[in-house]
Amino acid sequence: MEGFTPLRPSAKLADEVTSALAARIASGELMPGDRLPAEKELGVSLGVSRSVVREAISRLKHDGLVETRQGAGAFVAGPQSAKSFRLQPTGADVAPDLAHIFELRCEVEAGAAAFAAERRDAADLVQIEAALTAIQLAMEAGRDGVAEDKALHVAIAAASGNPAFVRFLDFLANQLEEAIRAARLNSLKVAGRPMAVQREHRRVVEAIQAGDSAAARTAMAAHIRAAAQRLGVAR
Amino acid sequence: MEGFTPLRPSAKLADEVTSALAARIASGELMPGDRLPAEKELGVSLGVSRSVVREAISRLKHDGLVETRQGAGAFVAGPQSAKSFRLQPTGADVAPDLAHIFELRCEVEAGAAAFAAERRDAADLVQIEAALTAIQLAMEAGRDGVAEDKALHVAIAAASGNPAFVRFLDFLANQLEEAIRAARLNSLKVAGRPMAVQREHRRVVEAIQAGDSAAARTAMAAHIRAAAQRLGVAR
DNA sequence: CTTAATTTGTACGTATGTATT
DNA sequence: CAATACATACGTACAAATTAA
Repeated sequence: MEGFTPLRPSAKLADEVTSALAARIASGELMPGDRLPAEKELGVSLGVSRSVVREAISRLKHDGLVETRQGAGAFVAGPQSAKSFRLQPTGADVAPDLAHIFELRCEVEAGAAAFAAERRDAADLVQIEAALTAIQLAMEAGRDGVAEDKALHVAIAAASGNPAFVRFLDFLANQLEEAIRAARLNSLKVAGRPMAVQREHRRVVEAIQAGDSAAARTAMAAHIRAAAQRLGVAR
Repeated sequence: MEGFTPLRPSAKLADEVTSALAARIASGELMPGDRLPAEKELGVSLGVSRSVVREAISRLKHDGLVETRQGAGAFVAGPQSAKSFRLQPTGADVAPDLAHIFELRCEVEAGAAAFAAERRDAADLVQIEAALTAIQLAMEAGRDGVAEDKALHVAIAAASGNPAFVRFLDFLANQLEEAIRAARLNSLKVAGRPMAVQREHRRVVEAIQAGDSAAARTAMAAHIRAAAQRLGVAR
């Protein structure tokens, strides 16, 4: 018989429509400048109400993928007007490659450490030192210390004096955790060799304390690469 | 006289509501786990219909800022569930600092060049060389060559073998152009000293051709920093 | 220039499934 | 179990803007 695909109840209709439209744009089926079908028309062709279509288009508009003009219609926007960055684009079905994310993170994290070595002030150094000892205490207490590890990286990024580093690294770290969970890897960042991890941390912090930008960069890059290898996602 | 703000007709209601809610979340007025007012309630308190509120919440949900449970309500999500990265967060009113964006771009672009030097294949080298000569031709023809310049950077990023670099650098470049336009700077990237720019390009390309990862990194970093200085947005 | 048709923007009403009390 | 609150979804209606006749 078949004949019905009443839409998985778990996935909301607006999500489905958003993905469908985004996929059509990403695939090139809809080119920049093209007009989308009218909301009413999209509704009947997809079998959903106009409200659902409006929510989906509203999301795409917010991401800069489409632009709407009242009375005229909705148009595919050029790639230069994207307002948000996603590691997994909306319409995509494949998960992003963990190794690729790690490489991106490695560059940014190393850069943040280098800037931190140049610009850190007394308050930054206090924060960094405190985070380092917090990891030590967590390890000695038998806990995994992932929260403390995260705090150290945040403190270093903050010492760079560039909030864009802080926000982007936070975003990347969260996406990484999500992807690691999805891949069912051992999520404990410091699992296996907590001593080695802490040694890497100390090298980074010492370089920042010494104001050695180049050393901070290489030490942090080595740390991130080692983390990727511990997870088995290195190149 | 002033006295009236009957909603700017240019700004759509859904945009306003989205910004208002995002600002409340960013400011900490709404903490993770907090429940948002009911849609109906938000509608009356903001003076808009429930459809508008739904569109706004739908956007925030898509960005991972809130999560909704049917029958329960809409809740502020933790910062770890963000699904998109924006240089200018939704509720923010201040434009991001150009120097900060340039620093972030510098790190990623330099990293992409370094990976390109390690991994480029024959096809990549052809693309890169073609882009370099295209810039030369554009300059000799008296055109600004910004499109050709962009193509070179895309080719280098693609040669890195990491699509995350390509997509993020594309995002950053577009955001940078947008911010430069908004700041009313001279948007011509190669304005002033096209010869110097091309010399910088050639150094990067030669390092990639030679497979010298470290040289490609430093050359690209110098190029981006010089570009920032030409715009007068360096530190 | 005026008129009419189309389309988005906004508002409101209703029904249903779900969660909480 | 029952009642209430809420998100989800659909439908209708009108205003505002655009476009074409």
